[in-house]
Amino acid sequence: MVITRFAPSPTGYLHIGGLRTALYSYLWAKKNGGKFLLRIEDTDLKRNSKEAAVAIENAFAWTGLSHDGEIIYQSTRFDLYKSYVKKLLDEGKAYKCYMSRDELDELRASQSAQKIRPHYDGRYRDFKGEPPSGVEPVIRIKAPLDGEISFVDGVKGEVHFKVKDMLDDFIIARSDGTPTYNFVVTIDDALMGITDVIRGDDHLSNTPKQIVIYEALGFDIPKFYHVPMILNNQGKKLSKRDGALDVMEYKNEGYLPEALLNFLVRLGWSHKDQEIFSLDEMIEFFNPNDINKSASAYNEEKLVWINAQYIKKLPVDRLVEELKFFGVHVENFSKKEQLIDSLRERAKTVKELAQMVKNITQEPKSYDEKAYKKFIKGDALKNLEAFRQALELHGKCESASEFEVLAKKFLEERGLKLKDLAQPIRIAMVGSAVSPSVFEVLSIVGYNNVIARIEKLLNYKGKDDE
RNA sequence: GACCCCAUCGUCUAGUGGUCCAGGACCCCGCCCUCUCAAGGCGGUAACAGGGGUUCAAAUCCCCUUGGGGUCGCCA
Repeated sequence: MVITRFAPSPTGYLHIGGLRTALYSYLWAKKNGGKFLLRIEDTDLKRNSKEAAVAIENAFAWTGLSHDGEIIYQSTRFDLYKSYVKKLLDEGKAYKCYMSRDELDELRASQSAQKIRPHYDGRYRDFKGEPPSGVEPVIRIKAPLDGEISFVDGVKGEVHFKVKDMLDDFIIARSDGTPTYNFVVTIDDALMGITDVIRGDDHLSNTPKQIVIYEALGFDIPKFYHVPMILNNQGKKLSKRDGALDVMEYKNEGYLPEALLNFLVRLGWSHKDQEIFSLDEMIEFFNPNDINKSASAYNEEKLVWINAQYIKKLPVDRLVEELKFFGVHVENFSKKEQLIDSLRERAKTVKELAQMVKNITQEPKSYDEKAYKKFIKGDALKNLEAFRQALELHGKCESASEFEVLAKKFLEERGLKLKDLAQPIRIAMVGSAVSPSVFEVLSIVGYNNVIARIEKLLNYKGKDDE
């Protein structure tokens, strides 16, 4: 059984980097018929907030990556962690250290001055005397004094750390009694039965510390996969300037969750030349051993392209559903299929699609000035008027092809080209020179509205109206 | 500074010693299609960081250099 987890700390929103490691963890669990668990790492009472935890859970829900079982909140498990601190204390594997913060700072400063790695010097490790009064001790774990800690990372391969330059007797419980990160992570991963830890490689150097804890507590050590960071196009750490960091911003910008996931899965992982993956395909092909060792750069253009691919393929009803978020309701619109299908080819985001839908379903409030100037001149209005009459004479048209037959006949009789009529009609229908095929638009707008919109344009007094 | 990780087109990547004067995708450019804008089709520009080895043969293995990144908290 493979059990993976995603364990964000609620200091803000869900970050896309976090989403990617969550996705990898999810895929690996599902591929193996295992479980994917969610744990909120809120041990730092000062910095964590309930709102942030909720925001993360909401963002997570939006992506559709469902977790198994209940969410575990570390803040509710302090007693548990304390019992393990006590266990190590009782077994002599951890000890109280009465060094004050000032003393620690001083030690670190002098070590830095000597150009050696700042580290705790173990002065209370074997302390037997009377503790200084007025100092609440921290609890430190007895780390190995020498040798090497190594493990096989599923992404990086064999990784070795020399105890001398990596470890010291690090703190597992603060002077206020609360446990520290590495300690609770280890305990929870062990108790939750996590078999495969997939996380960002900024945690690589935490791993030897956690191994020390696993061993002190007699827990099995899981497999580790440290996935490289996501950088910006300049190869620097991703920041707000480079695009959205908050997963929910992608929703606001009109990205589909499956497109975001597809984009993220390809950042650092690939399967042959395939670019588009359904969730099922990801599950089928994904293996964390295939994750690239090197960092990859965030590339918004590719995301946009992937999103557009999804918009082209998604069922109409699904898009109709997504449009609601942008205040566009076409669920009862009789020609919604035709509407969506004619627009989806040109929309890169749901947000854009929403705007395009509005442009067609609502009568134009104004006319694009440039387009008006360029195309509403010469005989344009005269032709429009004549076309309106032809429409009225012909009577109701329904489909795009009916409109087309009518228009072609109209043009032929007058020796006009489609070009002469198409743009003015477009402007009358949507207010600009850009839209799907005019016949599609006419059909979608509907006979009565078509006439009304033509009349509206005919009555419009443009700035350069003659 | 110490330690660790990394290095193929601008970007995401394929490539696990010969099939690679390096393949796909995004972007960009050109052409086609065309009632506009897209989409689509076709084509094009563009990379093995540098230097040493090993080998009959290296993008692929080893070493060094350079360049990037990460970590060194009573944060997570």
